[in-house]
Amino acid sequence: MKEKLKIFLVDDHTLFREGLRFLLSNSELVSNIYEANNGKELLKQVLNIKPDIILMDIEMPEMNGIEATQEVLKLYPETKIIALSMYANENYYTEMIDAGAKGFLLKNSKFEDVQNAIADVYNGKNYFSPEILHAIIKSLNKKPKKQNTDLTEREVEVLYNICKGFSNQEMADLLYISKRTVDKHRENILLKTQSKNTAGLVIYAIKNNIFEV
Amino acid sequence: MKEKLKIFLVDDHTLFREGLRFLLSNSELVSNIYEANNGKELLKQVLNIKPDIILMDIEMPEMNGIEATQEVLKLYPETKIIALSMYANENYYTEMIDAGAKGFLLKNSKFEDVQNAIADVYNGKNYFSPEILHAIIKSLNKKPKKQNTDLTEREVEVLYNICKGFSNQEMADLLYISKRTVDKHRENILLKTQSKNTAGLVIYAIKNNIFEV
DNA sequence: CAGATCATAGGCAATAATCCCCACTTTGTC
DNA sequence: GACAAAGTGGGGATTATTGCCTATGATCTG
Repeated sequence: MKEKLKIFLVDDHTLFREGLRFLLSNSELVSNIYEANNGKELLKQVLNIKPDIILMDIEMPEMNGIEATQEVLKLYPETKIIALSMYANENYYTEMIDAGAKGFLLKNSKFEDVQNAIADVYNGKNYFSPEILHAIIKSLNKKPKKQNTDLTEREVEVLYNICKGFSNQEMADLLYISKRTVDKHRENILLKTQSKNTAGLVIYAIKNNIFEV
Repeated sequence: MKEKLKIFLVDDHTLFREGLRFLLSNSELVSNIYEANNGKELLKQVLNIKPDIILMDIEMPEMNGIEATQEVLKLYPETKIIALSMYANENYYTEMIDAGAKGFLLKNSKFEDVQNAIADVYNGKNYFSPEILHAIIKSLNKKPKKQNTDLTEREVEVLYNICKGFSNQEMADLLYISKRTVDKHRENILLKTQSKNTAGLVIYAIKNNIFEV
């Protein structure tokens, strides 16, 4: 690990920023600390400063943390960005992760967690607060993953090929059966899945893990 | 924290089990250690023993760790189950999480991690090996969330309604335009999205976040 | 072995989608 | 004002799908 890191704080709450600056200035990990009020301010400075780590608030005026993360990583992809949020809101952390953040801390974390996050993320790992982790696991959990269909094997096969975009004639050629048989299967699938047309079939197949998007 | 925990090891590899038993027997966390070869053996004993923690292998003969986890939690929901797997396979951990496991360790973990996992999970937290965490984050990441379409507003609207299962005539009535216009839009959408039929359109819409399943 | 389910397949008809052609209006931009 | 793009709409034809009728052989189950 490089001795000392350049840390950039981006948060519109001055008092919070000052407090964190003080804590970080006493940390052995940190050499320089820079600050910005919002995403726009950060973007103006990031290429001159080339910070190792950015601690980024999400809710900010002018440019929020999600946009700022995307833009910063376009300009300077080497930066590691850790999100700092008041809330373990699912949209926040999924969007921050999509945007390229490597860590996610809640503002009620202990400073020790902040230091751990900085060290981990600087070393290429991810760091997420236990609360965030818990929320992520819960959201993984809520996908039912049911394959709760009373479709027969052949029907599942036909449905899968419908999703792949084959017409009944093409499937008939593919499966070495008559087009009329495929017609029949399709009709039965429509009935069983209570769908009214192809669109409904595809949606059903995806929901029931017969087809992956 | 309760002084000492009852730990149940479920793994078909005797040598691995013996090694882990030895390590655990020297741990301050642990009072009693129980063992089983597979899920069926575990189920026979679990209600008599009422273990605090079960360390559960996934790939086992007779009854695998995923089924075993589901069954154990039906019988005795208080048990905390930690999965122990050779591989950070996505299906493994998602299914184990769905089944109700609270932690997931790889077999190449350090014993220290096992102890941390036991402590965390016993205290109601989740514990996942860094490798697993990494895989989970990556799988969150791989959803591109792009709305990168050159479809016009009206085309997006039509595509959305196709996914809802409306026919062109129904959409025409819905949008107060001619069926021929909807036909035209649909034709243009097929062209622009390079789809060959309705199934392709629905898949495209889902991939591009025009429609949610 | 009787009955159910599954996979097979055909007839026939109506509706829906796809693929060409065409044209007109509105809106915004250079 | 010329041009492009978006939204509108029609003619006409082909192909796909859906819906409802029938029926047969295979396999499984009580």
